[in-house]
Amino acid sequence: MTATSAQRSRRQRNPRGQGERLREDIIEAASRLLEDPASPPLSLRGVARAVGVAATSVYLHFDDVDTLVRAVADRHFSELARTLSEVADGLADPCARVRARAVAYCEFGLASPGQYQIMFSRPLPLRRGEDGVRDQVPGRPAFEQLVEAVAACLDRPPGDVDSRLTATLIWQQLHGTVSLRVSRPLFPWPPIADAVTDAVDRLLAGARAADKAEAR
Amino acid sequence: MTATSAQRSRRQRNPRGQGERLREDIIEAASRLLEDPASPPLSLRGVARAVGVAATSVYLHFDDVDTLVRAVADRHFSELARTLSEVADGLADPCARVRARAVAYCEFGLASPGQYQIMFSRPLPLRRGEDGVRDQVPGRPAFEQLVEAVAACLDRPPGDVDSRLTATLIWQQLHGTVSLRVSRPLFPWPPIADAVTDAVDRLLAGARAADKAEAR
DNA sequence: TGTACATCAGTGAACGCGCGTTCACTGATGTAC
DNA sequence: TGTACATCAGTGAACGCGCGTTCACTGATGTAC
Repeated sequence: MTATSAQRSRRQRNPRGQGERLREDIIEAASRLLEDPASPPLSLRGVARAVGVAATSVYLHFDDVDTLVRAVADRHFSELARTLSEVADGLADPCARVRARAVAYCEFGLASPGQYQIMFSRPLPLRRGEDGVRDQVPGRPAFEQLVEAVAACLDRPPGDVDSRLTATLIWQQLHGTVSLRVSRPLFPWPPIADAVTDAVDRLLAGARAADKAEAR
Repeated sequence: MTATSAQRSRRQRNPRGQGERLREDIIEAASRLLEDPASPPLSLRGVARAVGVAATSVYLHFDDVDTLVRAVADRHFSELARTLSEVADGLADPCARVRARAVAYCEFGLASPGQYQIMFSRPLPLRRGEDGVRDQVPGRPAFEQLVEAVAACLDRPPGDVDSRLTATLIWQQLHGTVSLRVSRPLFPWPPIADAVTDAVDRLLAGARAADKAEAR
């Protein structure tokens, strides 16, 4: 009842010059509606209802529902990048940084499974003119940070090709870890932190082993 | 035009006693409609249109769209398990079997990206009374085969706990490999076979290393 | 050999619903003169 | 100091559409007697 009345309660109009606040409210509401990974597809009217605003008001800030979803994803990508930087910044050992980033990545995904799903849904609507501009592909900055962290852990120069490959394998591992746990909640998964650390260590060790074999 | 008329063309009624054929046709049409990972959510009317049958006819074989999606997923899980067994059966070396299964898994997923997505969508509608019956969770047989293959490769007894963990890590790697490539087609991915083999070898080697450390 | 009946494999019209999208409108607040 | 006008931040009614679901119906093919 409270929920219904809260949903229906008309929000009060923003003061002059503060029209952009509605944009934020819409993104927030949309994100909340997407929280559950099993939630039905986002609808413009549903979001408007959740915000407490007329359906047409969404058009004041978003061309369509895809643009809105994209804005939600962008927001969470920024948050992810920031979170990962924060956990890594507190550590001196470069390999500990890689491990900490990895665990935090999975925790982030599992804490917001619906939004995580959206971030990696296909196709994530691209912004105009963005096609082919690889660095602007959402999530790319976070990945490049991982590449650097792996290079540091492996004692390689930045931009090193093997570090990039290892970082790619690690990312695949993390993404698989999150999305399988979300889609198979009944499966007897091992504890998340241990499993992630273990996997990352194995992938890093593999890079070092290839190193040695080459040096021989 | 041909496509439209082909879609609209009424299919001819099955002969008496062959009513189950429509069921197969519906599953096939639904699977085809789900081929593209960016396809809109399946609708009962859309499937009926694709089959060339009245919308109500779908009810003759499926309670609702979820049951149908579940049937599509089941079909692809069976096919996956069969494919993986086939590629593994041709090989003598147990570790080569694990690698071959892994590569085939990814190729399967990338060849049917939309259906793969459905197989791991959340929630995959469960059959009645299935909750908690772990062995009936779709995809579980294929996973158990992987556990055995890993155990053989690592020279461990069947049911060994470390083999199970390593198989879990491998599965996560494979799932991440497939679904990231599907959702990020612009990313400069390394060649699939090499990357998968490399990752699997690293994860297997990690299990062996833990072994040695224990024996010491 | 005929015929009434049962079964099978669907059909087709109708319904109410939520959706995206359009259009003209509103009412408060600032600003030029 | 007043007032006409512009701008801002939205609203509300209306539309056509595809959807899931219901209901009674159809027409071919077997089968019992």
